[in-house]
Amino acid sequence: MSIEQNSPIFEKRSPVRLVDVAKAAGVSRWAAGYVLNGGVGRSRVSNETASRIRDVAHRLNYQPHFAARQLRGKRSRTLGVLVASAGDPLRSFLVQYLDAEAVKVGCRTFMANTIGNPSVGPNQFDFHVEQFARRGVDGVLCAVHHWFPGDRAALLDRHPNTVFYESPGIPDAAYVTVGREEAVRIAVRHLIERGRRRIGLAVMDLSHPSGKARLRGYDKELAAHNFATEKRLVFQGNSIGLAYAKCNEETGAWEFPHDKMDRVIDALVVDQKADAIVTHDDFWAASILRSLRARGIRVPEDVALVGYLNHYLADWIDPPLTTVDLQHRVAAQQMIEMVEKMIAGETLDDAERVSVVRPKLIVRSSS
Amino acid sequence: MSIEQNSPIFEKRSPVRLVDVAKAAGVSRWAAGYVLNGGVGRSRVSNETASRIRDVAHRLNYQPHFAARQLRGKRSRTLGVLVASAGDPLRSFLVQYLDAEAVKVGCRTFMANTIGNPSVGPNQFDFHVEQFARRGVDGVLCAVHHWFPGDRAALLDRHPNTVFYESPGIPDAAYVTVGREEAVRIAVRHLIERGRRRIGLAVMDLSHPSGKARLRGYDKELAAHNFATEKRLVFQGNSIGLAYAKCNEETGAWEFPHDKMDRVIDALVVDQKADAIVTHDDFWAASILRSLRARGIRVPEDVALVGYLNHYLADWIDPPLTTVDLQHRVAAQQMIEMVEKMIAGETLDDAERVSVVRPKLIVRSSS
DNA sequence: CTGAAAGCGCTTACAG
DNA sequence: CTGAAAGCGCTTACAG
Repeated sequence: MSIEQNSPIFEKRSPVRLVDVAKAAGVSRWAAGYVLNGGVGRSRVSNETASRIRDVAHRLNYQPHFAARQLRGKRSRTLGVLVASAGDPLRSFLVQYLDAEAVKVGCRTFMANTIGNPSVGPNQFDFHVEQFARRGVDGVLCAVHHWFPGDRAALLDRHPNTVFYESPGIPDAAYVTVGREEAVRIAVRHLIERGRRRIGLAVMDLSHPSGKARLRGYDKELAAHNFATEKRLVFQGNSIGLAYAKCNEETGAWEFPHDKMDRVIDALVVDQKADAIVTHDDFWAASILRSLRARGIRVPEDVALVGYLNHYLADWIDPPLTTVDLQHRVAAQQMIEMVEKMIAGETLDDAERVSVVRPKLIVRSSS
Repeated sequence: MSIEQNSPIFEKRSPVRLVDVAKAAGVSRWAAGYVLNGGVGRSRVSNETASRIRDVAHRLNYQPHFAARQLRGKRSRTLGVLVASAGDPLRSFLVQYLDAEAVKVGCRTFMANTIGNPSVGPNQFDFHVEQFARRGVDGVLCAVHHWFPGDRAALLDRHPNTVFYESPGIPDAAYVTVGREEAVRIAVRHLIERGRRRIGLAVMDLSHPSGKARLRGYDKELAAHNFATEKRLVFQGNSIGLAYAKCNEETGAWEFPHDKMDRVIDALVVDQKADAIVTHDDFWAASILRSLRARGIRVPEDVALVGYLNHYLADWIDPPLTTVDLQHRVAAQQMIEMVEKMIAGETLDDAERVSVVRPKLIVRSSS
């Protein structure tokens, strides 16, 4: 509260109001508002008058006052975007595309980082949910990783027009997700086509739905090629105490257990003679790549690697990484489309509530 | 304009108004506003009454309507952030920190990407400048790379409370920049301390002020150690037709001329026997590293490399990269501090108008 | 402290 | 089409 105390009166905006345009054009305020804001009903303004009004508005550089519109009951044309950390390698482009798509439908986004800003108190997620209410956002896009805290149900309660990136695990919630089953299938298919015969899968957590979907894709694609599936070719990160990446709130650095990636190589390459690994994401792949080189194991000659995400990192490591692109731009388009429908008052049926984006294989040199 | 047509009446916000709180607390609207918004002048509300009002507000979950405040002449408590591309490796964390610092002073940021969204027309920079005016932002933070278009002078004219990241080359403009001279000095000093004797400098453009500052740092630090400076140890990217990174607007990929990095190695390592290179940024370093490996030249044994930026990429390449951290969090703090001063109506003198952030060397394995 | 009032810029229903 | 009016939620100056 104290932060809002004693804020001075503040007036910097352009002084041109609708009434100024009306006067300058020699028409009524109603007529000016009608042509500039697209009045309802059939036009009762002649084309000549309308274009004169538009000319005057342009000449005076009239900019409608959004706060006044909002106060009168119109949409604020703002959307809240919740994300663990907007600079986050896993999310920064999704966030950018969400904004670009929002701009296309005449909206702006309010960014809200739910980690890395201890100044707003312990529960940054809830803090931003309330802030969004103060600002009167039309809807919310939530792209916070599932392993970060935040009361998603309360968010949905406060802002019914919310679309999630990845399932929040709440019945009836609207969300866009990536087809993980297909992601692994196209990776495995590609590796088989390249002649690999012992393909390993290294993921973080097989108990989470996203991990289960990956395993399903792995099993199905191997079966489709009449390959036997061996449990020992599946490596589960959390079984050796791996946890999802967290940001060190003091240094701002993302911590990654590079040393533990050796365990993946021990389990899959040394013990099981894997000649390919479908990895949890590009970061796992990059780290595994480094450990393989340190042991004198060549990529892709001895072991092929496929990542997941298609972060630009993939093009900078050596060799450049074959990976599955998550199609963030498509996901952003669909999230905006869904939230706009909800704002317009449409009720989404079950088929419209969930959208699965098809991932795409990007072949580089690691496979 | 057409995008704003026929927008329906829209009311989703919490129905609790200031007057509701006042009624529930049994006080006047004035008293409620006074304690909740920090009234001016000495308190004429008893402590007991004040805490009762606050309790009621909290119980009813009262959220002030920012649009109404703004309409009445208060600050909107929003800041516009202009950036070429928010997901951009060179800027994503700066953007995140700007938002975090804005939140600390009770503001929110509006993101605006000036590239990658052809839907808003050819001049996305100007488009967003006008959009910011409609929204009534209190100030603008401009972090668009200097090689991207945009009328900075018009921005400053429309939004006098603007702070730039990097000098816009406009007299009296307020900006925060990184001490590039010092950045190169600490890199060179470190390499000399590690026993390097032929230290090369590879930068994009020596005609731009930022390039000149780097060269100055290079010359000065070598001179401080009684090293001769040789022009041939300085490589200038634009001399071989290198250009600043651009984003392919269709694919969204950032294009980098990996193949041309061989020219750096030819010029500095092969011809001039350099045993160390201070590189333009982490991306140059990563690409040079890859080319060196392909030629069988070892890093750091044969050639040491130092980057510039401390992107998280630096920790993922092999070997991890020694680099100069740009201290984005510090830069963001100072940008917010400056813009807040301007908003408060303070006039900044010349010393306050420009802030030079001290970079910091991060030593990893490439040197 | 209270109470009644004005006004920010807009949208909209209403009578002509 | 015009013109006069109400009202969104807030802040603030004013008379008590």
